[in-house]
Amino acid sequence: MPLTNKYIQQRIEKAEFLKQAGINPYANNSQRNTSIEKYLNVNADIANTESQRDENRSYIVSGRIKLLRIMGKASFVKIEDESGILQIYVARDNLPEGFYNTIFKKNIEVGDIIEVGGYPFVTGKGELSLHASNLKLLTKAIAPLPEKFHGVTDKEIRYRKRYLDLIMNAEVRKTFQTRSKVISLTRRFFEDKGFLEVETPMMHPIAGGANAKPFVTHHNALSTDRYLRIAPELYLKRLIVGGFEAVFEINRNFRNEGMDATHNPEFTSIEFYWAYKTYKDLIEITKEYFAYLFEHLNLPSLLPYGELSVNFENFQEIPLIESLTTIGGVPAEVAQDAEKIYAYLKEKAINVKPNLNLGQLQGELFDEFVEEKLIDPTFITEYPVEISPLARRSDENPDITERFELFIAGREIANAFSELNDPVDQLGRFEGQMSAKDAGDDEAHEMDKDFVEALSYGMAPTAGQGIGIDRLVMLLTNEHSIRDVLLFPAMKPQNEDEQSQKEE
RNA sequence: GUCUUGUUAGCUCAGCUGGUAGAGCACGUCACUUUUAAUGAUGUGGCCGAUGGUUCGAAUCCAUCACAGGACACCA
Repeated sequence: MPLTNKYIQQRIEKAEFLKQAGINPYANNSQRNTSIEKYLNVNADIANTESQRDENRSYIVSGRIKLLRIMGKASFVKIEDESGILQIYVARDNLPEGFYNTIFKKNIEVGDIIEVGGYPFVTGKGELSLHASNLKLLTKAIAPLPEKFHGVTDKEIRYRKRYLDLIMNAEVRKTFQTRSKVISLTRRFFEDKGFLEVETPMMHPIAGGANAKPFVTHHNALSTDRYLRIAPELYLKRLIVGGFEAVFEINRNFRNEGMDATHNPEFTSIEFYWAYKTYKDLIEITKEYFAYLFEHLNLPSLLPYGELSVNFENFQEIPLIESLTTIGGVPAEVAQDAEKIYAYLKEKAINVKPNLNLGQLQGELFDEFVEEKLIDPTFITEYPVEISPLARRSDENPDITERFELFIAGREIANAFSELNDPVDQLGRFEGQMSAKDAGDDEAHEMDKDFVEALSYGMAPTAGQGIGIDRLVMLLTNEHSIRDVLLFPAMKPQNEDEQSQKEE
């Protein structure tokens, strides 16, 4: 079915012609000795010389042809490698006899990957170029590239055929280079602080550590179902029980839920756990982490994000209840009373599930009235215990937990707390979640008896945090869809099988 | 899941209130030894997302479906 397009047929014929002429259209004897970026840097001085060229220098560069201008006996070719774009000047009389007319002009075209040797010179229009003395085809592209000026803009094509997007859009490559740096810097930051990177299971017997619907798979040998992990939390805390004092894991989580601009079914997070520390220490290390990223990524502390401007020198800290009134405008007496909250929400024409407890309702108020207003980095602290089943209670007030979530540009970026290490309290919280589940909350946390048992051996006082890497990268690259920071975002399969429909 | 917009040549897009398709780029042929989205001439290229319906006649109107974008819901 593929390769039937007439343009492709035409190019296959060219590849055949080249084979007949003794030229391998898929050669692998590359002699490249410099990247385009290095070539341009090393030869920048040519522009200051009188002759505007240096025939004693010689370089071999390789890349994909992006533009081709044939002008009779000479041509200009723009080739691109990972590092940049370079203009090549190809003249008939500088190449072997017959090569220019029969091979180059007729059988090498935009999209092909070529290798060119020659010397640096500056054109009349002032562009540092390479004067070709030999040219070799490395890879024949039989599919034509999208249009040179507009490129591909269709999002469906860009996501489904990311390779085309990457060929055509250099700034997309830049985004993913930044993503790679963020992950690398994150790893280095925590390693330098003495954290140990670990790998915990991706397939869990119990989907724990968060409230979310899991993907289910089946293990044949054990004839048992497994859940793709929704969070690594409970395994990482078992490691703290085991005596590791600072661990982190950067990896994928999977949640079987809706997809939108900030949700993909598989997403990357870092979770780290730090013994003998509290959530207060996490606030400090988080600020330090951001400063580290900004320094190494060369980002301005007043970071533009769409229409917004986020000030990373203005970290705020505010308890959740307080934020409801000071930021959300909810009257103080309403925020502390379940019935009044229900009445308030109804008045604002906001529908919520019935029979929610006070903590859950305060969470609803926060989501409705506060979250999107948090532009500069803000630590929202003191979460209600009902919506924090794995967090330690405050010593001063047992209804709230020693927890924060970090919001930036109206979006949750991190979730952190002093860990609950009282096994009896943890068992009680799980039981509370179980009764919520029985009452119809299908996203309540699962009971994990093995985890309670682990805690029963004693987990040192510990603080732990999770940071959504995808959303963080979105923020740092000024992208507004998670799909633009994932190389291969989740897409529905296309059913182009007209056959199966006709077969009936 | 709901609402909404889109799907026309390889790509980017036109195509009014129905009369079986257009442009630019790309591609073919020709000219051109310093171009910058090169230029000039000329030509090829389409089951108008799929299936039904209305109509003498459908890219166009209607319905259903598929995929995608956006918004909302869900995701504590």
